[in-house]
Amino acid sequence: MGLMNTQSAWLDDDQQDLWQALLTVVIALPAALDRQLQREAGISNFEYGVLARLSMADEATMRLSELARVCDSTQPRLSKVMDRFEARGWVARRPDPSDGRYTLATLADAGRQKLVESAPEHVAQVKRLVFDPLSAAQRRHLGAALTRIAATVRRELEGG
Amino acid sequence: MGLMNTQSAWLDDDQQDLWQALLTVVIALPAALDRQLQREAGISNFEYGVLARLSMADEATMRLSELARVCDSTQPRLSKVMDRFEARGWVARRPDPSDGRYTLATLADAGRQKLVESAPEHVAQVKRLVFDPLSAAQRRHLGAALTRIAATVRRELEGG
DNA sequence: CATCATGACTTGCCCAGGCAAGTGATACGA
DNA sequence: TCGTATCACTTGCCTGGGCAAGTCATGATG
Repeated sequence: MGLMNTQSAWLDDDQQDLWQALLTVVIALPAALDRQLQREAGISNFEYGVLARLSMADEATMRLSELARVCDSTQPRLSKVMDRFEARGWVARRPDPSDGRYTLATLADAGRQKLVESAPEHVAQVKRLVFDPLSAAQRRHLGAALTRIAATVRRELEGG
Repeated sequence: MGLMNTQSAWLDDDQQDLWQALLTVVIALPAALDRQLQREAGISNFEYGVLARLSMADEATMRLSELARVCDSTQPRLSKVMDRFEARGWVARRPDPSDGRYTLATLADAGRQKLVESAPEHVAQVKRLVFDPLSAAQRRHLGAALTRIAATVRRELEGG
């Protein structure tokens, strides 16, 4: 354990600290966001993200495969989310006229309303948990580092 | 939307970018780690963390409530993980002699062996996805920022 | 000492999500 | 033109985890 080369099988102390903090964030942050959104709006953090992404798209419409990609979702997961959303009248699905293999999803008015009414508390929570504890410089550094990691992880999931 | 004060209900562009990168990391990073560990070792990232934490404790023994806390786990979740681990002979549970309300968990040899044999590939994956993309300075900045966020999120979950 | 409150842990019920197999649509090759 | 490969998406089966209720041990209170 102490006799390994620089590509050791273990993490050194600084790396351990970073890794532990990152584990806490990836485990506990979604849990905290889910609890708040579930309580206030009856949806999960992931579902909120799907609504938000759709709302930003042109005509509030996207192909499911593209929506899955930007939400870091598998296709079955998104498919089931859309089942729930469609049942509540929040989105509509229809075949893509230009290629029948694709399916277009459009955010309905009820869906946009749900998003708008749950946004304030959710955004406040995000600010409280993520932005408020940091200085402006720390935010910049964090953004830069996370962007690099996010790109690496995305490649990993798409390639594997 | 454009006429709100500094405590706006929305995120500005820089915040959006950071937030999106963080979302990708909290969603896709656990997924990537889970896939690799599941394939190579048949355990989840969370289960690996439980084994690792226990192995670091004095006598490889901890109270369940304390273990749950450091693993950012609820008690039912950890309880079920321990059911699975005990069935495989990886841990043993027994009442705390000094207070029968607590339960002590001890990592068994088979559990330590499982940890040791799955560690190298897992650690390599962590390095590849998290550390390799960053410069030394970025790692320090990231560690500092994540530590602050982790502390805030921990307080949130314990207090709520 | 009986009762009641508290705190640690477990159990049961329910639902979300992963994976693998199935369906339908389009492109491609013989 | 007729399979055949390739996508995009959906469905079924199974497991993990959240929540709320239940159990058990301890401590406090009359």
